[in-house]
Amino acid sequence: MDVKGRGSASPTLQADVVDDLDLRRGPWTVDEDLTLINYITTHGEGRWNSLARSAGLKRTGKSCRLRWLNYLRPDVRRGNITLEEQLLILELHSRWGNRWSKIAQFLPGRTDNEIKNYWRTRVQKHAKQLKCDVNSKQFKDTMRYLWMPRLVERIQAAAATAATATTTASSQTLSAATTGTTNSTYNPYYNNNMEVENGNMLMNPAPIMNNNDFGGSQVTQSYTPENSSTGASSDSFGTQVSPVSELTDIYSTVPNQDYYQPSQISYSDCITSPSGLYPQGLDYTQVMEPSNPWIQGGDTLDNLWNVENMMFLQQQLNSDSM
DNA sequence: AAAGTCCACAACCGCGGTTGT
DNA sequence: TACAACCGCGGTTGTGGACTT
Repeated sequence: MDVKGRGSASPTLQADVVDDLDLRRGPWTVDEDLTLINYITTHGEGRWNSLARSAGLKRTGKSCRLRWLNYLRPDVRRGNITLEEQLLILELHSRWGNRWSKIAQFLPGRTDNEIKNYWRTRVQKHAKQLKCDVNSKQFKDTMRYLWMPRLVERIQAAAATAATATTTASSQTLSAATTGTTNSTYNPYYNNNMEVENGNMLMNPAPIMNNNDFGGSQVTQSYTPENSSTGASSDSFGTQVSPVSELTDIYSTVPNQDYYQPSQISYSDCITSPSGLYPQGLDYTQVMEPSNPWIQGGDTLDNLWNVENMMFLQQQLNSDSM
């Protein structure tokens, strides 16, 4: 049962209360998850309100849709936001703002909700630390001219390291690749149909059930909706990196090429060394503020600003003043 | 060890757009 | 054409775990 009487809050609430006294809200249980998965596996998705009723779920259609799209869908990719994904998010957000679903189209397996949460918890936090609005020119310039190039440098460095490691341990790499070893966690109910190989995300045509007996609800996996989200933090970014050249593949495989306009902000902007690219009017005293978590370290974006960066910035400031 | 605080994420809500009758 | 139902998006909130004191 979905919203009735659109445009008015009180009728909506009334309808929900009157018609759906036994509707469940809050965290989904394992049984509910399995019920939803089983039903969609058999009947397909869509028509969420009738789906919820037919499946016997005491949930709204909206709730079912959200649970499926953001969590249960086989191709949902969980786990760390990679450096490349961070770069893409920064880049795409600079172009489109809070168009989360649109941004999500360019990050296969990532949901708009996940990207939105990432932005709010990580990026906005840093804007707050810098005492500027996340939508201000100052902060955007900081992202564009400092953090994004720095991200690219990190990607390049990691790629070089990975390349070295590949040549010296090719057998191990091959083994890891064939077994789908990544640092991401995946949908607990499926073998994720997205594989990450050398940083490229490959979509398999069909989901593969992890558990062969959904119909019999014989699930031996110890899983709860609560613990399912743990370990999905993007605070640590381990080995999932790709050569920079492959990052451009992400751009070249976007769903709608019309969206990508290299004449505005291009990837080449990002890979330019930050040297000499500081925006006018940027308050470096705030960037260099010791309490700034970007400098202190912490999560990966934070780690972009370590002692090395502070020295680098200081050098730039000194050279600028000469 | 306990209490308090912070943080990340899942889920909900309201609204605008679309579709069907 | 008008209305109702549904879908999808973006904003917001609640909650549990991690961290700090």
